[in-house]
Amino acid sequence: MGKAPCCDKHGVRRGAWTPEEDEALVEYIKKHGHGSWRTLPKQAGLLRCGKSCRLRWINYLRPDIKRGQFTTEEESTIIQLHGMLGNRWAAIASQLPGRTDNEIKNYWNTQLKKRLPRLGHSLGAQHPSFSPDHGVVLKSESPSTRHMVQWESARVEAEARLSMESALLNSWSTNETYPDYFLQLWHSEVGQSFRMIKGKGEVCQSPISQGSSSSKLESCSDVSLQVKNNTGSSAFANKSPEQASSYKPKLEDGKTGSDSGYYEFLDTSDSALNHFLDMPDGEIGSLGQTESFLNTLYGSCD
DNA sequence: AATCATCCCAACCGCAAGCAC
DNA sequence: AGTGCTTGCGGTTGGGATGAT
Repeated sequence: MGKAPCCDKHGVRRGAWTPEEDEALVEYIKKHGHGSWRTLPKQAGLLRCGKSCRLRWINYLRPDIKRGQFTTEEESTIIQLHGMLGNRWAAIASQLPGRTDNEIKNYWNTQLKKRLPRLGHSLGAQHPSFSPDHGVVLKSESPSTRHMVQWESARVEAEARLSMESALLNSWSTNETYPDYFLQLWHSEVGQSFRMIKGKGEVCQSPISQGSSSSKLESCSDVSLQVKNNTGSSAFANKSPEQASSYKPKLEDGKTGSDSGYYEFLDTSDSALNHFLDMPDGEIGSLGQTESFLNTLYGSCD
């Protein structure tokens, strides 16, 4: 690309990666793991900076990467999470196995954003603070802002726990699940603590925050992946590592992933949103799950 | 067939958080 | 506690692909 190099060193390659570079990077990481990204290029014989190597691996070369068109389930998940989190692509990506933050970000900016002004208009009638660019934009200084921030923070931390709980529920063959992913959160322990905050009108830390060893978002995805791999609820869970690494989703028919355990976690009967995604201009009707989700939040915070 | 316009996505940069010393 | 280094994240850019004229 025509931008200044990300590393000051001369002799560091930039721009598009060659197949040879890809192969060298993959081979090295297969044998040694990535270790320190800073030292990796030299050890792997690559004339790249560590940052570039890391990006290439994470966004393109990782074996569990999922390429191709987004499914309607993935789209609705992105829309819901973006409505909640805004442009926190890494957090959104952590809930979409095999998808990278970069990919989701690109998909949002090139596809969904074009369709969402219509959604924004529709939502705006009832939720004036909704923005396609920033999700739910809260009025600063409002008391609900603090609650929302607190709730969101607790929610992110709860994702790992919910993944675990969901996996356990699945393993117990319990079919009783809430119809909405966020309603699940809402009715979870964290949601309860949030409701208590609202009720008392005072700020307190979520019990999970107090007890968790890390508040980093990535820790959530790490845990999620681990749990899924251990319990069979991920797309790869029933496969050997070799099978998992060569996993190729069926992308042509646009139904990828709907049969995986992960998507059982989501409400696949979200016909309203799915219709929206395929809807021509001017035909947006009800917004189903996303709207009810926002109603849940607003109704509870006001 | 050639040119221009638009779209898509890989890759880059800057910043901030986390960590080690 | 302060400092420097590493890593991860989000915003942005530009080249290639594709479509329109």
